[in-house]
Amino acid sequence: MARVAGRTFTREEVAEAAWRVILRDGLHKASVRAIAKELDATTGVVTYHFKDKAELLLFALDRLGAAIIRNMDASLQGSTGLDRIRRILATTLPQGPREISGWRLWISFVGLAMSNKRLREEHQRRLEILNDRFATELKALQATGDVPADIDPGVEADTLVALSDGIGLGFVLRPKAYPPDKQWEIVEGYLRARLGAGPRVSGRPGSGRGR
Amino acid sequence: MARVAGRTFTREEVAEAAWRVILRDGLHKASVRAIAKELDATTGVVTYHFKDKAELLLFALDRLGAAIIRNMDASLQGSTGLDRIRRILATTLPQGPREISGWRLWISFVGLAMSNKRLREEHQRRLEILNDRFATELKALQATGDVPADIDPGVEADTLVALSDGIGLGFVLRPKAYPPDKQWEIVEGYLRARLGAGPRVSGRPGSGRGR
DNA sequence: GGCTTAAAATAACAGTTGTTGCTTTCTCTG
DNA sequence: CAGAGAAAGCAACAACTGTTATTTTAAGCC
Repeated sequence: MARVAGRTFTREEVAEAAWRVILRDGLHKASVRAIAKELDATTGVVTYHFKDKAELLLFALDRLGAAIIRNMDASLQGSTGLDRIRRILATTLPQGPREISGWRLWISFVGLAMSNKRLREEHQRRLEILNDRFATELKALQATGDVPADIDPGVEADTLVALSDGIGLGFVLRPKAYPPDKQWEIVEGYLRARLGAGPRVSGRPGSGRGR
Repeated sequence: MARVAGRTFTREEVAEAAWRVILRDGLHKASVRAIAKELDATTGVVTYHFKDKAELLLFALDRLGAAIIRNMDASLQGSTGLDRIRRILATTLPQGPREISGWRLWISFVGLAMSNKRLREEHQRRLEILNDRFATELKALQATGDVPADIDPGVEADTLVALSDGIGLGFVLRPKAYPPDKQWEIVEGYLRARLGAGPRVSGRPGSGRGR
């Protein structure tokens, strides 16, 4: 399995090449040829691994979502209480370069997802998972009394999702308006007012990240 | 000024035709020919009114933003106090068909805006205006004592923008997850906890809309 | 060393895209 | 009624798109 003067590629590598093209030139410039060129190869690489361009894009989005979920779960290890919610937010908010690229890619796909059922379902899945995580954590916090019992975990989870998605969208369009510390200010303000959260115990979460 | 068996068109009409095509088939399918066909005309209509396709898209986005701002300001007339903020949110959140279409269009453009400076600036302007409106209202409410003096209007305005943008983005992807009443539940929950807002005086705002 | 086969290169296709230049049609004006 | 100008039709272009079919390359195995 090989090639004349190059190497062989996996589906993941093709998808990551697609990511780079999208980040650099935009989704509308991410043609099959452009992606192949990014790998220093020809279109044969793409057509061999994917039956469609649609399949390639779906796979690329799927891997992106999987990576996000993976990072989120990894960051949760070893933290307890309200800090767990802060950790989730730390991987969701556009803070480090990885999260920023993730947001850029994610937003790039949203437009297409509106007229593509499969892509939209992929987007929906990520939102549902995020919502589930928040709701689960909130219920656990209510059980231990760290969060008022009279709040609705469902509504509160929707709020947290909306808040972080709004910050992510805002950051993509106006990076200067949402620097990391302001992102935390917004989020902490909410946690304090709504969930009666005290000040953060340790430093800003997300410093010890997985991967 | 005319044509053989049809009529003549304005720039606005061309832009609105572009909106319809984007809403129906997606931005990537909104070719010059498709837009002309939507008007039951030929490409000559488009090329006459716009030097570029880029200029057409920019104009279409500009008009969309202008319409949103116009609706927002119109809805503010005659309301006072915290209800003014609720009114702004009522035109911002995806509740009626007009707001929903606005959000779909807006999100459709975001992906392109990431690799197009002019489009991005247009997006930024809308976000800045919205932020300014919120901040202005909050400061006024602080002056009258309707809102605690120790909150930061800037941060709070950013929060409100993020919250409504997050709901808008979430709605576009998962309409079922964000029905109008849940949108209000989220927003009211925030207003109550953070701004010490009492229950709404009248019914759901936004019923008496302009236009 | 020949055979098989995975992996990629290559070439060609039909369709679509934005753009340009030219022509036609109509309305207004004198 | 003639001419000017506005508005749109129309045709053609080169570039680019996704897709398919075919060919070449190299590795693994007996």
